Amino acid sequence: MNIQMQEKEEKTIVDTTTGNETEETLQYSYKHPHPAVTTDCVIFCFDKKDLNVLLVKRGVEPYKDSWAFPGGFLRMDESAEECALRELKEETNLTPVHIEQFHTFTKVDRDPRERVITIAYFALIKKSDVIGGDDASEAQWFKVKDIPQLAFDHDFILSKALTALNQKIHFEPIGFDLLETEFSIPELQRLYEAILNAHFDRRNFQKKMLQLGILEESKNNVKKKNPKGRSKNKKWRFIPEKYEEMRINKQFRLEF
Amino acid sequence: MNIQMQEKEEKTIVDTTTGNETEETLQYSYKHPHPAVTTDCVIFCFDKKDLNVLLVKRGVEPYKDSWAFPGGFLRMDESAEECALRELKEETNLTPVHIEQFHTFTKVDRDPRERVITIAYFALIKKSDVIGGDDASEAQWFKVKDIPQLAFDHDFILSKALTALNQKIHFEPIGFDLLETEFSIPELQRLYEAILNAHFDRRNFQKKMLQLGILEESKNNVKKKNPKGRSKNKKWRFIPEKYEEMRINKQFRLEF
DNA sequence: TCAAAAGTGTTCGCTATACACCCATGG
DNA sequence: CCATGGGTGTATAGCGAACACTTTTGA
Repeated sequence: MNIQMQEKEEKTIVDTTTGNETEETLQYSYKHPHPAVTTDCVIFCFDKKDLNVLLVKRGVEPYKDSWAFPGGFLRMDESAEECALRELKEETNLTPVHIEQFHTFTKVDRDPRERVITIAYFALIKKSDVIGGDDASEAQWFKVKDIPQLAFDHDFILSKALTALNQKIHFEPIGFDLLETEFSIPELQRLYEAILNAHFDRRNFQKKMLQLGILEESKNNVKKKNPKGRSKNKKWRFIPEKYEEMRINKQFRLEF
Repeated sequence: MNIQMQEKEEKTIVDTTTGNETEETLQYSYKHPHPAVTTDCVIFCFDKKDLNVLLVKRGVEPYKDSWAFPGGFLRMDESAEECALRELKEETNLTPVHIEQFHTFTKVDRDPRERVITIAYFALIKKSDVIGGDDASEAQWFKVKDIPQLAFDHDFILSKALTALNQKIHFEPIGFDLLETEFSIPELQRLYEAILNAHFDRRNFQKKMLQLGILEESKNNVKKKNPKGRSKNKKWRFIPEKYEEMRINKQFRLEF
């Protein structure tokens, strides 16, 4: 969660009600105590060799000037996923290709102000969608390998997000959501290596990837098959239909 | 969540405050609307051939007489996991070997009474722990393959729980938490087949399982190596230390 | 006594792994 | 021109898949 968003929420409520609330006015009452509920979003993007996440700088206490994930309070008329997407749009003007809930954080004292539980999502976006999309001046991309101290328990949230991404990619081809429509095999390999924190042999990786049967060669490839025969800068694209077909037939896993 | 628990919570609050509240009394107030937060627990147990889940029958509307997962409201001084464990203890007197959060359900209208978000856990218990432990008369075990219509969105919760269990067992040896300390390979195979919804060749399964190096033969095995040579009813046990060791060394996956 | 379950071992084909050469690109 | 990266093929070993026979157990 994010204090800037909280302020924003308060203003909204004031505007839509009497307009002259004091800080002490308590408008929503329940028979039992209810925790505040927020969503936070760990936004991943892949650039050349590195997995990156988007952080926003907090403007107020607590954790003023610390970096944190974008997020905000759940409204009563939206699901958590809708909330995560809305906050993302509002704070960063980004619309992810893929968004997925991975954990809910509930430690009693994780927010010093009040009891807050946070439903956390990870989102995947293509680098080309970032250009111009990220208009929050306090927002900044960080390499996952080089993350500063984060606000609240956001270090923990990040580590859980990375684990979730790592595990998820074993079961679904979400890696392609981080790449452009057309990509080279080495690019794909660097992505897998970043996510799985591993290293693969180039030739074996390519062989395995291609024989999955879910990639097709780009039509734009220069068919410059020289006499001495070899093409260059080959691009491929992911074919979701092929994947669907395979997924239904076999119990299919991308195992690297 | 579970209406019985809600009633219980209300009584507790009344007892600890003035003692003469009316149903309309609203004691907890916030500047923003807060949803109610509950935990629900999908308790798995394995018996002979089948994965089972524990359901409790609802005593009041809505969904009176429907079956649902045990659960209840999050208190302000406990984490969600503590809440799930407490509710489990209170409602079924069970203490699981393993408990794990798998999803948070937030659809706006999933509870007809008020906005409720539910943090769902799956729990694994050994069948031997059930005997005498399950003292809720309205609680009953159901085969996963034979589940009645459930209250709220609990069908959906169950399907998510099954998927989570299926995926988790690829990464961690949680299957053993559903078996007795000593078990036979065919028992283990039936468990894996139930969880993964698949079928394996007996001999290949055994070979693969044993060469993982995380099982050791029971000392109680009858070493009746007859001249014509074969032992009977062989039991094995899981060695967590061996697993730990392997997990650290390699990026280790139980892949079936 | 008979059917069903469980202990055991071997063969075969595929796939993961390891590895080498050549060309294109850019500094 | 040289270093780096990327396109391509092959040989081997180990693992997964298919498979049969025998003993034990219990109905």
